[in-house]
Amino acid sequence: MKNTPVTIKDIARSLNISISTVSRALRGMQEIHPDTRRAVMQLAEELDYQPNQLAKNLAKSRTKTIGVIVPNLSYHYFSAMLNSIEEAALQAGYSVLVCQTNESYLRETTNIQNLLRSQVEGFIISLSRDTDNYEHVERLVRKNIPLVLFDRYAESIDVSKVIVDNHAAAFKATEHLIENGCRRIGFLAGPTQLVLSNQRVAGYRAALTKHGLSIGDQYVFHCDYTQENTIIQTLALMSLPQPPDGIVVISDRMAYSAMYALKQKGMRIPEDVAIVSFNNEPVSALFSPTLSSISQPIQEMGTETVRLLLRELNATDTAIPKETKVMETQLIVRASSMRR
Amino acid sequence: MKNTPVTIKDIARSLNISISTVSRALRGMQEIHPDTRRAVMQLAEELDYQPNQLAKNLAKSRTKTIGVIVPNLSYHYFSAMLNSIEEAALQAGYSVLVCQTNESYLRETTNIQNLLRSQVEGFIISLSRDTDNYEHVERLVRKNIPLVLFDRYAESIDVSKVIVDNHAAAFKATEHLIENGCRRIGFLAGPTQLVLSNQRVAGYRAALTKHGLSIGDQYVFHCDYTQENTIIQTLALMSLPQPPDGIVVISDRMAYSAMYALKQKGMRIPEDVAIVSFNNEPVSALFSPTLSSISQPIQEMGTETVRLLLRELNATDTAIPKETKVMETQLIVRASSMRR
DNA sequence: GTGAAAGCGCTAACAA
DNA sequence: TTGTTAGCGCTTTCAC
Repeated sequence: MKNTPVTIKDIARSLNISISTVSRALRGMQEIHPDTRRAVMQLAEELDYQPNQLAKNLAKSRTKTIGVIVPNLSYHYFSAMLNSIEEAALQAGYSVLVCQTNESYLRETTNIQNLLRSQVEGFIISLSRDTDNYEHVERLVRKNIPLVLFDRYAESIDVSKVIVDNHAAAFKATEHLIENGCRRIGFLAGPTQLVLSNQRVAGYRAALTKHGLSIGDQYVFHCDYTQENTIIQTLALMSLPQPPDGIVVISDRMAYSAMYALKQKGMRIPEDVAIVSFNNEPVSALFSPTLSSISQPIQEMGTETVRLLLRELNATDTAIPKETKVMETQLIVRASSMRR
Repeated sequence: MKNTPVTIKDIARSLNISISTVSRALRGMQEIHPDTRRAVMQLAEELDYQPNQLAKNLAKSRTKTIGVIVPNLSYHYFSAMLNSIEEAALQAGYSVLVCQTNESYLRETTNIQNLLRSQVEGFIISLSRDTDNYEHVERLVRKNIPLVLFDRYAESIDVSKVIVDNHAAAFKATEHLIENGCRRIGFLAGPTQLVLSNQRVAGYRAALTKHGLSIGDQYVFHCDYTQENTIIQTLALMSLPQPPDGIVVISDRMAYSAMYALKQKGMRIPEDVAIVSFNNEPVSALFSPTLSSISQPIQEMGTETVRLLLRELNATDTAIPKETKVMETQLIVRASSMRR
């Protein structure tokens, strides 16, 4: 027995008033007679009336909704960002529609399309790993649809974005290893199309150069994000004729795999190999040894991302200049890198 | 410069045909003249026409959307379930609207309300930790709105659900510890209002009883899900006059904290204390020592959950009997519990 | 094969 | 303070 939901028309009919009066009463407009309002409210309550959001949005041509597209919510970083974005959005009276790309370019395009069809008023996107063609997001820009990128962005797209200073962070992490006595430092990077990964590699190189420790490209290994592959790359790195005594890893998740591989090989962390990575996931504080990691100000990043989006959402007709917010990171030093 | 999206009306006007013809052409109906269809399609493509989903849904009084409410997507279990639910739903032509409760009863009720207003056709819910009043979900049942619960359910609600055999799983885990020589086994449980936690405690007790090892309630400690609290409870457990030589922990996440605390105290795992927990998160295979854990068939659970929901969604008028699907779990034995 | 018209549930002028 | 009317963008009879 499918139930037909109650509408304002039902309320109007049984109260013998017009539907606009009901609408007004329900929305708490001033000009309504207290008695009328009371009657409407009471009946609505009794019938457990739920306004039809579709109709409401259609009528107002306004959804107060923003679309959020992330690679995968099972990465702690993204689910944490989602929480902070949702919170900030809610505060501004917006609700959020979330989609995952599962790192697929194709799903990214269909997600954008679906959200567009759902009339979201703006987008917050972190690009998928496989995305190397930006036509779909550039189209949003051209159409003047408010959009903010975070974390996974691309240089060539002219949009507002919230990122961290990846170069500086990697520099800091690498220098930290150097200060702890490491002399041959390796890097476990992400896929080469990830801007973020390349920036971190650059920061790592800069630190090595500064300290006169420059070594060849063979100390940088690129992994996809799987455990298996990370383990393989780690072992490959350690099989170099002169294996590293320190490794910067591009994510905690990958560092867990790397550390597992190292321990399997009987290497001690940090004595034989020191480790620093990125993200500072909660589990990193519990790992053995506890993992030194670059922490990103997730809370603030979410707030900033939403702020930048609201700025475009509320912009008057003229196109406003894009803004890039670069956040500072913090190195959380734990056991995995403390050699002295 | 806010852009006015193109509508079928625009297409109709510039092609000098009626909007119903455009509508039909766009939906690929048979009766349309090939030439007309081609013209419409081409113009739609050119203008990057995106159908307004709100209008579509409103007109058809059908959204083909299901609402999913989970405690928190940053728990691996829930984001994994979401992925598997989404996949199954997509396959059946449904899209998914996700909400998080952050373990709050209040947000659970507002989430339900919002999804109702968004005209979702059915719900998949995993109750929040703080939920101990079920009126809000019972109301859905009364209204005959298709609903399936998974993982976090309540006995008293008469709905279809997908769960694992928690009693059997805990029994299996406990017995495994016993077989590995543990004689005083503790239990780090969740909050007492969690059905799932209580069932696991019961399974644990049953195993102890079977093996003549029954011990008092003082070996069961209840934690909230935070790291701090878990560490405190673990230390409390180990401070008993006769500390346990084995611990069953209700989640991997909590086990990480417990193991951290144990290692801090200088205890060896599994030699001094063996550990088994629940969820088999990917990280558990990398932890030191690797963590023995009860694995749930997440993929299958997602599929089943959607299947049960579709069953209600497609049901003819008569109320169909609720179905409870109890899934089997698997104990993945790793180093944390292998003492022989 | 195509068009006119009504309607999905609601909001928003404009009158009264 | 309330009602009437016209949409929002689309689907769906029902004619032609």
